[in-house]
Amino acid sequence: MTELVVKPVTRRRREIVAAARDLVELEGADALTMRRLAERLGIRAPSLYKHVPDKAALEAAVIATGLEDIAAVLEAAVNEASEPLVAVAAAYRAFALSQPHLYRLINDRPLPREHLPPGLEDRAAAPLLRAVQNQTRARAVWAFAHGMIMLELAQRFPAGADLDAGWREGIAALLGHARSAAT
Amino acid sequence: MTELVVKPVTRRRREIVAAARDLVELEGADALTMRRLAERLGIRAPSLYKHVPDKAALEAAVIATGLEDIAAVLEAAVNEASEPLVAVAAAYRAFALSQPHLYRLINDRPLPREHLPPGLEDRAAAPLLRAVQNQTRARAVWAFAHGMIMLELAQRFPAGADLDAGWREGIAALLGHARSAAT
DNA sequence: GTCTATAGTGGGATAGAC
DNA sequence: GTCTATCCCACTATAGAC
Repeated sequence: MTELVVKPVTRRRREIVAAARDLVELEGADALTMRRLAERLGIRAPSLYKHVPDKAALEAAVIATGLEDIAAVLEAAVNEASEPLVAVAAAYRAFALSQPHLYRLINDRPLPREHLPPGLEDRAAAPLLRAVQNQTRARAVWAFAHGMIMLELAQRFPAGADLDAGWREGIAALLGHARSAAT
Repeated sequence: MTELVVKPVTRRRREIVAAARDLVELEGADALTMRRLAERLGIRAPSLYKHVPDKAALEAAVIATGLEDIAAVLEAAVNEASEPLVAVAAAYRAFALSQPHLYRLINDRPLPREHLPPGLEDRAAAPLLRAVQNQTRARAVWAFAHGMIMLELAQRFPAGADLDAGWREGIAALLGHARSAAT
């Protein structure tokens, strides 16, 4: 009569996923191995398989928690600003730079969509869409932000580059274009 | 009396680097291992070490050839267009999508700058800078293009998304902003 | 310039005992 | 829920013979 037969999300499982996320953020996605994770939890790697079916499911669970946080952060930003686009962009940038390894894990490979809570991807995308009122524009803004973040994280900009100026330039351009398109 | 003592770039070495680049492009950067590369060349992995000091040098050599090609492609584009920015963006996009794994290898981690020919990084960046006449704007455009490319390669856009429209939107915005700033 | 042999490291995952 | 023992895999790199 248990309700969840296939995937009982127990407290222990949540602890494991939280530790996995910590590991990713502290040492990068490559450091997330069953052995290293077990070590962090003070157990042996094979024990993890009593709680998680395999490594892919573990990664998907970590990604889901990250997407939830992104959605929450952007929802808060879009609701408290006279310039929603500027606020959403700033919040997105702040999240990515505060948890860069998690950001990369989420965004630089295909999402494990079949293992994600339904609607979560859309929830994370909604605030920006609301800020710019247009899907195509939302995608252009997302691409600009993602590009700035990834190039900064990959240290592809020259050493002294003024990245704040780059952000202002891009957001101003996309905002200005939105304004003129609306008239 | 040989001129190059440390790094004799022999014909055999060039063949190896070319095979490495093929391997990257066919199966991704992770597939570039000494064993797989040797297999492709019909030899054994340890033999490679007679021609290349280690794997890092091999990767750097592959990256250098890719950067040369990017520079060449963008130089050609900027010289043959009435709208240099549009032409450079299109050429950059085309290069990335035609060799996606090489593009990622070059752009999603720090460049091995100490193993690259001097000036090569700048040469690859020059055409875009020439097209927009301003470093900050050039970086914003680069970020937009890089973001569009990386999100497409990572399959992060929704299935039916009109990416051409996204490109037009972003480039038009950044171009328009450049025009109004110039007046 | 290529080979064999090998060292050393690290990974995912399973079986079966407790 | 955790353990030990284990399998099988793959990787970079070196030594030394030919």
